[in-house]
Amino acid sequence: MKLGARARYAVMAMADLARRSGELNGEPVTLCEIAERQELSQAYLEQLFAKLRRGGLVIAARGPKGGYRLSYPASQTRIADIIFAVEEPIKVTRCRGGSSKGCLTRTARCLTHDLWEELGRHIEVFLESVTLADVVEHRVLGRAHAGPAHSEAQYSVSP
Amino acid sequence: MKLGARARYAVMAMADLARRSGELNGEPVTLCEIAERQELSQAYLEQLFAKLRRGGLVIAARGPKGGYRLSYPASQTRIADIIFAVEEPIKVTRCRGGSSKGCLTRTARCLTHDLWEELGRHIEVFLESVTLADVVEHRVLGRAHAGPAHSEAQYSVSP
DNA sequence: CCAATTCTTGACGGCATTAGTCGGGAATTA
DNA sequence: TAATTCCCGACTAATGCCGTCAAGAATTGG
Repeated sequence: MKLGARARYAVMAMADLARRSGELNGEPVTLCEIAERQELSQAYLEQLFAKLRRGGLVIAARGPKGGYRLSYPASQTRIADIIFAVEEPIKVTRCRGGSSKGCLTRTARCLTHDLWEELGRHIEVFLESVTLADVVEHRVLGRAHAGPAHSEAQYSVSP
Repeated sequence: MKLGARARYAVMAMADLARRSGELNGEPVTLCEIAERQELSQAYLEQLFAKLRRGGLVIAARGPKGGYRLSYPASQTRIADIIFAVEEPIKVTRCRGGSSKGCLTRTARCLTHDLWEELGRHIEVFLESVTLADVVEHRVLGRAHAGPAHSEAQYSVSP
């Protein structure tokens, strides 16, 4: 899984949608609105929502009074699914036989293989445990256990 | 923190160094050796080790019979430190006032801020919990604990 | 001192990926 | 019919990164 700007924007947009969708219930929300509130270009949002739609996370309605709706309640829409829908999974290592099995020649060169696999799994587990509702209601902070105070750090996982 | 190929190579090289350094104890290991075993370019490794050295993780010895040594035992060298040394920390969000405090206008646009911050922390905690020794001895897999099961149940108080 | 080895440093280029754009098309409503 | 909104594919521009090159400084051994 990759975490670029695409993923961020997608989650931002979905959070916005969840919020707006909760207020005026049932009525679709237009990309135009979302684009304006989140300060993103509408054209780019179209790209993202096309993927979100194909991923089954949102439902589109065309024509006047059209827009997008969440397929499922915010409390059942996991962040991991959003990111998965918009970002292509990328292979972390460049070992032969690259899939989940990892490199067979476990010696020497690929000692770190397990590490990245585990880290990936770790991130996944976290993102699967957070829903859109959690984000909208600010119930995300403080889920990392026992962080020693390295606090300055900013993270990102690719440009 | 960023997780690109640089970080991977750095950890690979450090793992190789830890291993080799354990066998012939005390003797420095040359970049040439490492480059060959890990199939990386020596010139590139030089870049990485320059940063690792400045980060205080390895000690260099010049001249014939020179090379690099670990500053600390493999069991005390944390993966997080390695990555921290070679990858520039990068801003995740593009909010104003971008540092650790996050955007003050918490409404609207930056709902997702907390999410990325928490994810970053999560990754950090994990990488701090793994040492070079763990990697070399294959003691990494299976550390992903199931996060808080599902958000709803989390916060409901029992009658 | 000389010569070989190995780290040190800074600058540079080519490649790849990605963010973001544009224009035309199709469905829906009124 | 006309307006609105989603739909789609191709295109551009730039950013960042991997990796290279070249000249220099310290150390060892003879």
